[in-house]
Amino acid sequence: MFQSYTIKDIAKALGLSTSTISRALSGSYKIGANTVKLVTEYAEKVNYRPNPIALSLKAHKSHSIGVVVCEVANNYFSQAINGIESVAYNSGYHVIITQTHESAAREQVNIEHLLSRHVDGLLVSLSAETTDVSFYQELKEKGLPIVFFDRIVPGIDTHKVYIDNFKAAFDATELLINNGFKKIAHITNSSNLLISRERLNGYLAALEKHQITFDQDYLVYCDHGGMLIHELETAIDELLALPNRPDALFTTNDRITTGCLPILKKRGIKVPDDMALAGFTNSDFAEWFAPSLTVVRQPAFEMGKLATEILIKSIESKRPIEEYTTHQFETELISRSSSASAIAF
Amino acid sequence: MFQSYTIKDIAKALGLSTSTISRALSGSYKIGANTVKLVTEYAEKVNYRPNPIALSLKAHKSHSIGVVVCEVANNYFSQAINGIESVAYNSGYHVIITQTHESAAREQVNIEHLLSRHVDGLLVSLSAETTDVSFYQELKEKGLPIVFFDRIVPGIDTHKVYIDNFKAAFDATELLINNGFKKIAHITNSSNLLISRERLNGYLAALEKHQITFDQDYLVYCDHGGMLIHELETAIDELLALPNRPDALFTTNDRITTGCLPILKKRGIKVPDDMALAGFTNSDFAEWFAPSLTVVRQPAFEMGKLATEILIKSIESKRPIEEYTTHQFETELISRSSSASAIAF
DNA sequence: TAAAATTGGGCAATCGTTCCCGAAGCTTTA
DNA sequence: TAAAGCTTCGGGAACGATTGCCCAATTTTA
Repeated sequence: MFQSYTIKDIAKALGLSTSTISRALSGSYKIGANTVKLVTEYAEKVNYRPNPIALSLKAHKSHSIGVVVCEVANNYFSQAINGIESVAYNSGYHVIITQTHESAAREQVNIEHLLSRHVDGLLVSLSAETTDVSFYQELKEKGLPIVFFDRIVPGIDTHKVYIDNFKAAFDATELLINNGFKKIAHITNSSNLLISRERLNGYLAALEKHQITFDQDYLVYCDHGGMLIHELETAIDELLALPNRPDALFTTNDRITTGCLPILKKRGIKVPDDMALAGFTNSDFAEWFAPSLTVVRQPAFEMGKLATEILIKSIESKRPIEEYTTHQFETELISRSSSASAIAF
Repeated sequence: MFQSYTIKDIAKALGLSTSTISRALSGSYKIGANTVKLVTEYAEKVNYRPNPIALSLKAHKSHSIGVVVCEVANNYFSQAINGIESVAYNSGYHVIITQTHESAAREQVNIEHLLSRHVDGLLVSLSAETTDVSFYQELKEKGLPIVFFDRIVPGIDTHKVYIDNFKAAFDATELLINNGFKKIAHITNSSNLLISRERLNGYLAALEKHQITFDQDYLVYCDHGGMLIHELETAIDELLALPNRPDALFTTNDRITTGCLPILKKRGIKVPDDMALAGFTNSDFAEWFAPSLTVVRQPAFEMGKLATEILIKSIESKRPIEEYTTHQFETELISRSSSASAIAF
């Protein structure tokens, strides 16, 4: 098997005790300059590397953090995970990623698993199905650091990293309105999620500002966030079947936005002539779609980074944290062809 | 801090020794049925979970595997990593991902880092710059299990997971030829990489089969795999400046393929009318590009899965492995608009 | 009825590291 | 000159779990 030198090997080779080696290497204690030199040089020579497992055992830390997201095959989350990994890697933490696939039951199982792996903290974006968050509250009270990101929980007082969903949705909807669309439908995620409700409110507020009366038929739910392709197809078909068919679509998340285009094409609907499209997505290719997509883009990478920085700081803080931070990032609204004016002004 | 019950806590609470608890829980030893019941029920009650760190320390295993890729922000690698994670997660392994950004020096540093983390094995896809692979040979000889995937090393006898690059490139090139293109350029990655050379050979063989003489000017190298946007722009501009400008492009990897379209558009080149395009990419959105892209698609997820399965089997095998497996996956050639016929037949 | 076998469970070493407590040997001070 | 202080280092107990070895009590066997 692959074995490396331990502190004990060095002690034996140099005729010193393990404590001396440890201290000489850490430089934390009064050890003779000669001994320090001897030890460090020998350690260098044999390529000594402290065993992180032993360190963890002593320090009562696993040096791993658990991540809960709905799925990684999602532009937003894959970018966020990138940010998470980058910070964790540089701070010497493992990242254990779990996917809920929008199921509350799987979320529970995942938390169980992460706990059994003795994670030092949790980075959580709720599943669409989750309504009972009491176990997060319990974990928090037991002292487990938790940072919610993107899909946060309003009820639990802990760190939160997300965006101004109301404003982002408001602006995107208003862009469609300003481009001449009046019959704007909204495909949203489960109303369990705060972000769905906030985005819906932004949409409604934009309609109201421009004196467009809200049509209940124009609001369609994909309770699994569009993860099930069938679900999104049904949603779109419902809208298309409406006697007063909408002329624009505002979509609430990554899966739904990128999923719409193929479905509309399959139905022979031209974008944006028959149906305009604007929505949340972090796809790097939105510009190269046919037509290019009007999107709300979140700083996913930065959000993942910040959430992880906060979590690690929280883990490594001596005293239990009393003050919780909430950070809202700015989003970017990028106007492209899919929301081009329906009418010539 | 977040603390959970240990075997010692249970022993104290039940007035038994830690060995009894351990054996009662593992069921491996002669322990009275009553005691077993008592212990298991108590453990259940307090939600006891064995500390994986302590287990690792005893077993001399970190339960982590190191991954070396050029970058994760690449459709192929992100999908492969997905496969890696899924297998590792289910087998109780951590995955530590490192990126070389095509630099040989960073690859060395990454290996150093992974070694210092005491990984149990390595999953490697070479950087474009790497030529000296002697340290992999040394690690292998020291007993560290290594699986190469995608960008394999021909010289080292260990497990390998990749595709039939020659055939995939041959077929893609032939598709362009069959569609009426005769002046086919090839943008390739560094010739350090075996996969670049194999794909180049496939391209050349297809030309030869159809009696098209190879023009050296039509072969352009992006030595950093198109990771530097400037590099790819230069490559394309060189081709466009040619007196006898090519009418089709065959591209060797994910970054280069998806990078071409925006650059060509910026130069006012129409695809496929002015320049056809076919190349390797695993983008899920290739179909929705304008124009839709003709691609060679690799089973990235499955490749990641298989590589990890082989690695973990290798790690957990009692005896050092003598037999090394080499697995070549089938690729998929998907014909779309970007390679549509230049001439009406 | 005494010896042997079986059953049930404890002791202590081990993994690699840190860190509290001494313990020498030397120098300084009163 | 002896006590006190400083420097430099070692012993050994943790951390949480496993496991070989041993021991006591009970049951079986001769």
